[in-house]
Amino acid sequence: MTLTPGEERPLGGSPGDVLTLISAGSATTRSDLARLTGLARSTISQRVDALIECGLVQETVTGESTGGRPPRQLRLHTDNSAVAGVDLGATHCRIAVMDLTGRVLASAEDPLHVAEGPEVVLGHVEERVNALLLQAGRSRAALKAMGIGVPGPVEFATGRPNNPPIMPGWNDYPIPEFFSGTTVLVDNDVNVMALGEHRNAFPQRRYLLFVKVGTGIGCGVVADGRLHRGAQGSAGDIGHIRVSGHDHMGCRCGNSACLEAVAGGAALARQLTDLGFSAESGADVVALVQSGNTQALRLVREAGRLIGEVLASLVNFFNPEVIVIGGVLARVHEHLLAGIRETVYRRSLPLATHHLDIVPSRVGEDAAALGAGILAIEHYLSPDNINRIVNA
Amino acid sequence: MTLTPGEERPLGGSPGDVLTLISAGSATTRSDLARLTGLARSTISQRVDALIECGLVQETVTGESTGGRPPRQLRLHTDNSAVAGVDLGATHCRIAVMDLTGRVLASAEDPLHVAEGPEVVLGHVEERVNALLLQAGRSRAALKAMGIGVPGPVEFATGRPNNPPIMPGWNDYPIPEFFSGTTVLVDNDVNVMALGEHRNAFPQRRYLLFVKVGTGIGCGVVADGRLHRGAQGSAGDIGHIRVSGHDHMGCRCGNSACLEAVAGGAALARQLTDLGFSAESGADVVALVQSGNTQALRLVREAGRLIGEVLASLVNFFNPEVIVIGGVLARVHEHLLAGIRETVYRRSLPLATHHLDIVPSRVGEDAAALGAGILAIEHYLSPDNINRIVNA
DNA sequence: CACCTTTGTTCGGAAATCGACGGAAGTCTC
DNA sequence: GAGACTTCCGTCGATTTCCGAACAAAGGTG
Repeated sequence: MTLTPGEERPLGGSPGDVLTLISAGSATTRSDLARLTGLARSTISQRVDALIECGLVQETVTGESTGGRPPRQLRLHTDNSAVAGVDLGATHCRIAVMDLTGRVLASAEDPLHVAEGPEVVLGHVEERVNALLLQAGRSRAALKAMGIGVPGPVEFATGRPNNPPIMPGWNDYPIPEFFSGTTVLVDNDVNVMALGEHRNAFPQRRYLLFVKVGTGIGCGVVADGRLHRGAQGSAGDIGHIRVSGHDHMGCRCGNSACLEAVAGGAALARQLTDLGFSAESGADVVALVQSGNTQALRLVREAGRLIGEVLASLVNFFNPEVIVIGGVLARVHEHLLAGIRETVYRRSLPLATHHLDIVPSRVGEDAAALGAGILAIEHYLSPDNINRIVNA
Repeated sequence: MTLTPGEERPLGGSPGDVLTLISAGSATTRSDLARLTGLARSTISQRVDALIECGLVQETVTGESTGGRPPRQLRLHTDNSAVAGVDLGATHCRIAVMDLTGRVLASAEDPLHVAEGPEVVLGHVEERVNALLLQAGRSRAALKAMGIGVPGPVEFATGRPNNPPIMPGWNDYPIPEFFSGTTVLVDNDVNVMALGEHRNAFPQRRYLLFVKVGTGIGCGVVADGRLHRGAQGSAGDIGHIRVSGHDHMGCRCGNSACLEAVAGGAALARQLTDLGFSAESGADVVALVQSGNTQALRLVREAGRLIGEVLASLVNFFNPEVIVIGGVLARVHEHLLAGIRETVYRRSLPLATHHLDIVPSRVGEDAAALGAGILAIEHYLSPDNINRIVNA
């Protein structure tokens, strides 16, 4: 037997596995499920009945006939449940209440300073989530899980920030415990953005890098369809990778020539200020570029080249299929991407770049909140969790 | 319910899962298995009987009593099976015939030029494997699978080399088909070295980088305990990452300042030749260092710094727990590692380096052959494959 | 030696699953 | 448009799988 290794493990037949097939859209009828799982049709019927009983699956219209009795379509029951995705930034809070398919039912954005500390911020989140649930017509009990993206490193397993530089008062704070009674997942904001971008725009790709170019520069890593967090959860922290030829540029981390110290939004704003223009943030840089300022344009393109230099290394090392560029600076992606593409395609190996796409964010500003919600959805819908629910 | 996400999926109770527990050493008795799987003792007995029936498990001595009837010890049946691990280098071929625990039963090393093409080389492998099986006292039928590491990129799923630069005549050659009747897995040599190093020396670590510093420089990536191959199977190709300040050094890839063009064994030999010393290969460089040549020593240490510069980036990006340095140049690791450590600990983020170990290879020259054998073992012992065997 | 603990097997019953059957609900053919 | 055909889905007995209680085995303990 000469077999092909790496083949996908055939799915089991547990209720959770069945629901996974339904929610992924791989199967919409009982026959589909029987074919995909290898279980008898009668067994599938029983599984589906149990899932309907638990309010997890809904029978909708009867579908199109293919020459016989038309199948009854199955789908996730989405009327009696919801999740919340929370995007905490340095100075804003964006929340989306979504159904289990990832559709946004209600959302809100507020200015909110993460520096005010966990109690204030999370209290605000709690309040806002409740209001959005009301607005979405869902009870508090319908909230199955909650995902939160925070602007700093987190120990994912416990939901505790790990020495976050811009979150004073949050170090080691057990965020999930604030929301007792609700399952809460906490991750780095760039990670959830990568997840949001992957699931919404590139679900069929297995290896994706999401690069956020904002005040700083970070990267979310999707490997084999799942988030790669690394040993300490600090994977993707590319802002302090050294770029060549800028040893005179100091960085707040104490080193010099860090990528974000020369190509981050804050760094570009500072350079423009030095040139006599008024810019304090990445958004100001974008505004200058959009107003036709050639110096700003030149700096953004050069930043693209520097980011591209780092990404070229990572392409050789990681061999992704897609690189998505997001963050404030992606608003002028035509200029940023030109520099990035130019450098990556020149400095990376042909085998790695041949099928590589480098594209601007397709999801945009909601990527983090959506990704946080998806984190919650995928946890709630995981086969193990569903099996627990069905057996109970 | 405030739960901890990321918890390990509880093992199922299929015969394959049971065997996994036994072969991993997690369980040595039927009681252990019952406790770990949650299955009834009677069911476990039945599973074990089936596995013994198939010749996969062996009952050995009765163990120590803990106050009651002493348990009968179970272990993998290793007398009737074998795998082969093949390490194909540019000019050598190393083969190990191993039992299913990874113990080497017989091994051999020959000079063999991979450039002679697939038929010659694989014919030699076939012959050698048969001889080693004889030497190990195993029949040809006992060979359950074979792993091969080759010096170039491979499409793992099909076992075809993908435009390998130093394997003329091998491009797209379907290596597994040469050995009809035997399951053959083919991977890049650095990947199998990483696997060999991980399984033998660091089995409990989840994230590991293995850096091979030989003629060129490559890297094998273990993420979450499994090999990361990337989208095109070219992940870990770090030899052509740019290092700063060496733009005058051209590389065979067409770019300049590539890591291996300034810090690889061939590059160091060339630099020593330019300085008037006689060195053609990495091994010659090592010999010069060992003979006390200060220029060679200086170059090796500087190479370590350059490699460290690249690794510092990768540590920030990937966040590994261990970096293992192997390859010929690792024979003088005290000098190479000094340069690497110095740079990595200076240029990487504290969170990522705090629990990071940078160590020389513990497995040594056999890592590739052992890793290739482990590839074969893990494929053969995978739950799916075992379930197939038991059900047949 | 009587009694306890732990291990492993046997066996009857419970539970899950299968597969055959039949009804439902369409399309296709003449 | 009637009947044949196809596909879908539930029902129900048969079968397989799995469990748990009882029992046997093999040692320790006092």
